Amino acid sequence: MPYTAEHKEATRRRILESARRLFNDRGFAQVSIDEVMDQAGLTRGGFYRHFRDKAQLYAEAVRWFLCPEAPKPWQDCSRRKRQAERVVDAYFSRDHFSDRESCCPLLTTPADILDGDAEVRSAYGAVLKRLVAIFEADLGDRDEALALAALCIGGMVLARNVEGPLAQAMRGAAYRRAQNMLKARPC
Amino acid sequence: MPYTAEHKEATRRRILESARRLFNDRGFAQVSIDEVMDQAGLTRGGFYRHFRDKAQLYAEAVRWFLCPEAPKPWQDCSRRKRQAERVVDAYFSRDHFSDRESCCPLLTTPADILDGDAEVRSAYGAVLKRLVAIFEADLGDRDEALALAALCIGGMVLARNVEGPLAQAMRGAAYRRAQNMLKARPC
DNA sequence: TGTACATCAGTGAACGCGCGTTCACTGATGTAC
DNA sequence: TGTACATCAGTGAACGCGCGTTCACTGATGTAC
Repeated sequence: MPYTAEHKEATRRRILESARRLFNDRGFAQVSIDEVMDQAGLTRGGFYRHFRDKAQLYAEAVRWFLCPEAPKPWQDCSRRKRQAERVVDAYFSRDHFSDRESCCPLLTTPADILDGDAEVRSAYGAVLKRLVAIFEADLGDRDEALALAALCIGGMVLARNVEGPLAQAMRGAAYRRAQNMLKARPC
Repeated sequence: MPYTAEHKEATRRRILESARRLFNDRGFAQVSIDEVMDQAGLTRGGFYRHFRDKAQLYAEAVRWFLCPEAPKPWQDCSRRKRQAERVVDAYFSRDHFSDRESCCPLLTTPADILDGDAEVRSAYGAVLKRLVAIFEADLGDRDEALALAALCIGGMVLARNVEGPLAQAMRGAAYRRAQNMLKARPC
């Protein structure tokens, strides 16, 4: 058994890490397997020793966001705020707005892939469920949690997809509305 | 001057109509010019007599939604409701949810194209501005109007992108929250 | 009114490119003896 | 400890396909005479 299992696992992780950054930044179709492998310091051909196909890679890259290793900016925020509040703050933050590599994958709305691959849809759904669960734990109301998620994602997606002052106005307005939804509930 | 200008214009409109339906349904990358021309009853080659390239076609297809001819379900609703209320009702309606051909183009989030083509970005922005203007006219508050747009689009996009009961829960929750935002303001 | 002509919408074959995937091969490394 | 071997991660060329775009051509139609 040449090459330890750890060696293979490490390579796989390198590919996944490279894919995650690229997919998050540019979306499914705009990233080629060549690029992913290149960023991982490998060549095209080896890819299929680690992943069945491109769609599987994409699905795993989305799910990566759920791993403990994924950067969760709101986790090292002040403990005085509720978690939902920290998430909202982080979600609408300027950093999260411009971070295209490690931002929430729900923001890169992979419109094209979603209709096709069941694995990808389910990965996407898992990330959304996690976000809603965090909100619900603090708000105590599932409906409000769902609406807050819609507001966060809608606001950020729109802000990113338009130009100029409208973008910042959208982000600010959605943020303030989200804060209001949190304040309406007792701490 | 063979073929009247009207003839050419009519053909162009047929191509645009075909493109609009297909792009709305499946997104930019998943639709080929072949398909568009086919649905318009023409063949591949003629396309470039009417449009510079595929991106221009896409941008025009998005802008089409702003035309008076575009179906605006909320326009023939009961006059007793405010316009913003009619828009919200129509936006979250089951029909709008499942209408993939003539729905609001903001819902098909063309993630892949947006970073590239300035013309496409600006068309997308124009549609958003229109929606926000409608809301603002009734709410009298730009911030609230922006947040409401984020809530509508976020809720619908998410509902469409996940499976099963979560989809309907999301649509319902966002809808109820949107209604609340409207009620909070005097009629 | 009829005919030659010019224009240009529309055709369909072909080009070129990118990219996902396959495949025969290489070579590093762990294991058996 | 040293050597032959088997495994399989990784390589890079090649395949095949889809699709945007180009191009030489056709033919319908309005205009000039």
